[in-house]
Amino acid sequence: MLTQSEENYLKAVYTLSEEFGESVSTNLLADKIETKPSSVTDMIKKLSEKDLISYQKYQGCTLTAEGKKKALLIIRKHRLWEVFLVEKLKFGWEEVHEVAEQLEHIQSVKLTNQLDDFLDNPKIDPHGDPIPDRNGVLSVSKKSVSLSELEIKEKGVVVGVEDGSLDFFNFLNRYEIGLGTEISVIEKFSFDKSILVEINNKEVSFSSLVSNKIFIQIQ
Amino acid sequence: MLTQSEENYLKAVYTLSEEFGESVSTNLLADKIETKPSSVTDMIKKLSEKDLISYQKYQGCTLTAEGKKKALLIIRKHRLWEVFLVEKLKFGWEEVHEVAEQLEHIQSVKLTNQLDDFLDNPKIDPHGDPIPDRNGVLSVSKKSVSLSELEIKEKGVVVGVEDGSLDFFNFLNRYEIGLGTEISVIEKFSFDKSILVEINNKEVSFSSLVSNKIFIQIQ
DNA sequence: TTTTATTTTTAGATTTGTCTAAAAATATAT
DNA sequence: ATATATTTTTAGACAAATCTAAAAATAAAA
Repeated sequence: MLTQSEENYLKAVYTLSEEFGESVSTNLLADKIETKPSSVTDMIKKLSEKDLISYQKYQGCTLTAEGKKKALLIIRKHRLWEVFLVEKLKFGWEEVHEVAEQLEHIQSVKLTNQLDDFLDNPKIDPHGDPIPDRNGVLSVSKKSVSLSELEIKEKGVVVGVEDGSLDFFNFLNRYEIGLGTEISVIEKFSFDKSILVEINNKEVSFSSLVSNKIFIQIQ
Repeated sequence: MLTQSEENYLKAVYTLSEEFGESVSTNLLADKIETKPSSVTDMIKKLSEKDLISYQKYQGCTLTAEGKKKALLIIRKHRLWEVFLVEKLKFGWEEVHEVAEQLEHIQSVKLTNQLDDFLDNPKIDPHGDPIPDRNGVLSVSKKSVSLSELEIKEKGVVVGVEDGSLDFFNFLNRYEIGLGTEISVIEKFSFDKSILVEINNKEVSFSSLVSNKIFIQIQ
């Protein structure tokens, strides 16, 4: 069993690897974890002992297959709890991170998987990040962005929505928008932040209220 | 901010005070927390420094008003999470304790209170124990009694059970006994301490082994 | 009331995760 | 290529929470 601290290091190595490429330097990790480089060295040695990280002195570190799986299962918990907080407990998507940082360390496979089912097995979290499955596998590997962030002429596919209300669901149905629907941006109007898009060969305009809630993966 | 360990001590002092009266001895605490008496002494000194416990050498300890409030707010979280696990995530009431022991340490007042609302402000947890309100006050502080303590013709509602085993759970299911089930006492047999009761319009006899483990709130 | 047993505390050690300061390795610049 | 700067590691220290072993206080028994 891993300590919370060990789990935080694994998660940090994973996310930094994704962002800056394979090998993660000691200082980068220290910044991320908000600790001193010497502490990082100590912990890396420990995780290296446990075969969760591979490490050569002065050369940074990478996750082993097992370490990566562990990291992804922690990230899975983090993102599922974020969905729970936003969808069920009415948190704003900007205020969930801190609480999810705590909840991600709760040890119970059953809890995680039952929560997953309870939330209807969401594929992305409230920030558009994909949620690993119960084996720690990311099927949708790219981060998605909200429709409002697309530029003119950019195209993408709907991979999720933020709001779980029936109203919003009906709204989406009215325009025949579902998972996998293609959307391309025709124009953006800065004066009211509305956006003109093409969906199913029709041109439609959405308010920013709507375009902020539709998550897209750019192609 | 309190550490998890400090929180566990406060909770233990509270529950032992309830069970065995005001002052809690070092050895009793050590048993409860599953640690050595010397460790308990150390921690008691620390919590005493923080004015959460009052303590005189060799005389056991008690909670201060502030310590008691802190303990009740932890117990509140524990019991709310138990309700969540049983009602929303389909856990059995016998398997929630371990996970709730972890969840009770999550620090977020908003989380706790939103969870409370999400669960429709339950008054008792799946074991029939009352849930303190957001100020750490127990309004439904009525202590339930075991079925064996009821007299002939007395009636009550099941609010909890003592035994957490799967066997006992299955036994209760067999007789369709759950939280809220009404039970009235028809007869009591002193020669073997068995009790004849009416449940769901059927007459059933229980051994004292069973009737000692079913908790009732008399109406 | 002594003696004996039990409980509780103290003293000192250990583990985990952190720190500072200094040394070693690597990278950058002249 | 050498000097300088930066990064990384080592060595030793510290706080938190625990432990063991021994001492001190209290409780129980003779």
